[in-house]
Amino acid sequence: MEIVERVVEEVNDLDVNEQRRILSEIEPKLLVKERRKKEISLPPLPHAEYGKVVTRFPPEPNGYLHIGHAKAAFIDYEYAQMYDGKFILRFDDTNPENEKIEYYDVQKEDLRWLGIEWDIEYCTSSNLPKHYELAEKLILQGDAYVCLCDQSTIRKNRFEGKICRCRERDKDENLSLWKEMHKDIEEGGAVLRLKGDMKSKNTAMRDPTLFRIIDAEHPIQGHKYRVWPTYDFAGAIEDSLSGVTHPFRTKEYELRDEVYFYILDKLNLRKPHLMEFSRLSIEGMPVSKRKIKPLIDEGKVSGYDDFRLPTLRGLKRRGITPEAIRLFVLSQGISKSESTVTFDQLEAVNRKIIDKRARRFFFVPNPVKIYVENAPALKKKLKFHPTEDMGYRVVETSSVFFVPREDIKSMREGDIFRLKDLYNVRISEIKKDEIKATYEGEELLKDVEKIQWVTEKSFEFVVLVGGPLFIGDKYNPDSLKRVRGLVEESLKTARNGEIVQFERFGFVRIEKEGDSMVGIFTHK
RNA sequence: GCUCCCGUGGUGUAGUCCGGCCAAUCAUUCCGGCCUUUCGAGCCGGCGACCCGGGUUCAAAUCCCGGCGGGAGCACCA
Repeated sequence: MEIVERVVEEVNDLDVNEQRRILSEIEPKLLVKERRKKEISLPPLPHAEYGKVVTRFPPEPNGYLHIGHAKAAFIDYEYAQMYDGKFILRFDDTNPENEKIEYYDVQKEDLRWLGIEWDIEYCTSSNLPKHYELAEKLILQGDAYVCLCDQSTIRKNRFEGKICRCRERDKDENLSLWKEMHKDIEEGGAVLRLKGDMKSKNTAMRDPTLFRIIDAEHPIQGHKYRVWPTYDFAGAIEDSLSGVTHPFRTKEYELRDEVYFYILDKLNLRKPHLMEFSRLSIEGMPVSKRKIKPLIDEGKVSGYDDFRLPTLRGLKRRGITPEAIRLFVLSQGISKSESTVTFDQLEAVNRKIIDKRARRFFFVPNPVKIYVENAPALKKKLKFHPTEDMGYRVVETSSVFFVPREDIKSMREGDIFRLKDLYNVRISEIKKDEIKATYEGEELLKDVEKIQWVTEKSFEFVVLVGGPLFIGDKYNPDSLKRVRGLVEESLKTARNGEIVQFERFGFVRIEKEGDSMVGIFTHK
């Protein structure tokens, strides 16, 4: 044991490159392996044949996509890639009351931002004639019937497992009623139901509704149709007909599997390999419209792109990259066990990605003035990135600087610290609003704090810092904080949307509008 | 209430179908160290888990039974 410890210590004392070099001499295989393991991968798909896998992502165009959608979309997309198959984007727009024309495009934009591409795109609403045809087939086979009961009766009967009279009607009557549904029967007056099993333990099988009447104008179809398929019917039919081999859905649909296969069975249609995975939830970040909508209405968040929200637009504004979302979401896998992930897991992934790309700047929150006696006037080149080649800016220094009050707090007269990348100073006098210091040379000293600074050529800057919107179930009124400070002039070169790092402060995404500029805190 | 699903370290996950190679994977957090002109990144190391109880078996995270805990569904919404 002691020997092991001693050896470990010895190895640790070596330079990393040295370690690597020696390892490559002893056992080069180890170095290769290390790299391969980094690639994340989904478990193999059952019943999958290379080149023949077809997946689909079926959003309803009724809102903005969020991280939960991203999980589904990435799983679908990734599997199609993995097996060199096809990936379909299908808009499940079968409820004209909910769909809005703008969301078709908005959702596509969001998917493209994620880096997802699809082979085929279509809307379920464009296939209604086919749906009607299959519905008639079911009616003629005696597997579906028109129910004239009102909604609450249906509900009650279903709960109690009771059959209603409508179920006994014969085919021809059903067929003519079905035709009537398209014409004169008023909304809510009739539905087409599957003849399932009213005594089934699975309540989803108790004659689920297949079609209902909705007169609202459809964003694409207008008033062309008024009989609309429900999710149970449309989902199953579309998956089968469009050739999807491996459809995924979230766990809450699990009870509906039986209905899904039953419908396809009665219609003699191919049955895909349906799979479910758990929903993704992030602590303190509501994903449902039910929770977000009121926040927007009450002005507690700015909109669906508020950076405290896990919508894709919100995450984008915050500075979370699509690559990070992909890695994060895939790391969750297709497990069925429910979990609430903390945001820092996403942060960790994101940090590694943006660290390599973010230009570094000095931002001084809550600044305090510092006057350095006999300070040399310098024109200092400061690199934008410690290791990557991103160029540099030149800063002219005199004897006036600003540093974070927070850092000075713990210091006393006589203490020495380094203006990072510049030179050392020694505090000679601490006054309320100003600190006097003396120049102490450029030599890099061990164990001396390195603090970021700005000169008088800096400007005021605000960083918006977002916290959790909910703590437990309770709304958190302090989810938005503003940090004011001074930032070096060269930040003006930042592009709108650029993610930078304010050294020792954190990553910040820059938003520019005209002459004004704010920062949105990404994470540490 | 009924039905279904889930239960692996602080967190998230792999493994569970087809029991042994699992004294259990990877990531993250935390702790220690190395490196570094950032409290960032990188590198090395460490702590830490199979919900409980029975059973089957030479052998169980994995199969069976019974508890307990969590989630979901019981819509003319998807």
